[in-house]
Amino acid sequence: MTRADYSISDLAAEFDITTRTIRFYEEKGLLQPRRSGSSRIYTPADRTKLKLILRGKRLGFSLDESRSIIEMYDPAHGNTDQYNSLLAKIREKRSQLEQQLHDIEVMMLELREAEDKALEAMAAGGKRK
Amino acid sequence: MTRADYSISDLAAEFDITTRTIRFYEEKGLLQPRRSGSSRIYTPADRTKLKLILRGKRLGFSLDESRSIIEMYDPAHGNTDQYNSLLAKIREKRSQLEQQLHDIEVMMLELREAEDKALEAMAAGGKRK
DNA sequence: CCGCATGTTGACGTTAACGTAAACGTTATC
DNA sequence: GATAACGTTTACGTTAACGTCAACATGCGG
Repeated sequence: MTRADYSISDLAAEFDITTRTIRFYEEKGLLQPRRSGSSRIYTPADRTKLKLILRGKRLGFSLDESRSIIEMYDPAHGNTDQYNSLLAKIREKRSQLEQQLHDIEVMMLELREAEDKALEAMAAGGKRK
Repeated sequence: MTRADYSISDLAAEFDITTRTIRFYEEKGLLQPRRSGSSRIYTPADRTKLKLILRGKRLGFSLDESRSIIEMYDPAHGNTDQYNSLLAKIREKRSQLEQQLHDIEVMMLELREAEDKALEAMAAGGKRK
């Protein structure tokens, strides 16, 4: 079991983000660390939330959307509407990803063709010389 | 063979973007349509460039990066450095996509678990009543 | 007590990719 | 010749997600 708490710079270092970023997430209501005096103290649960935010970010979700995602993990949430709309967003992401994968495949093929053409052109140029 | 030229609103309608967007791409040097008087006229080649820009956008490339991509299709480009750096970017995108796909899979699994828990909780609540 | 690391709260700055609006010209059509 | 429909330029506005100060407090080893 993860027991220790974290300072803001602990988390910043671990996830390679700035402390400003972490405070920003708090401003936006995504994190609510407790305080020791004025200093922020993060529990393992807070750390998990942060991970969720960053994963959402990788997937192109906005912070608002990540907030929804986090709420889904909260036991006290039986909000079916929220759940369905989130699921819809995830499915949309999924189809976007499929489109993107296709785009990438095509792009690499095309680039290879462009490369071939360039090589041909260079070879022809050589002959002409 | 595609023969006809296009007006700015033709393209805007076809790709579901605004004319402002198309002009913006021109401002940024990604398109250079010829003019008829002051009006812009787009060739099929221009249209293809636009498609490349939008595909790049889907993949998360910046306009600057899309510009590089477009240049790769220009026969007059034997710039190996440019090619290599672009290829590197594409490979990075590819690994990002793989990461994202993984993230999505995990996320959907987790959500299903969250759903199950919620259902359990509701069932338990029902019994207690 | 000094200096340094680490923390805090504002508050303003930044960037990309357009949106929005004003003010105007051109063409077609009724 | 009035009215759309479509085009133009110029210029300021917008949004998200932080960056970048400044100015200050706090704890601690030496």
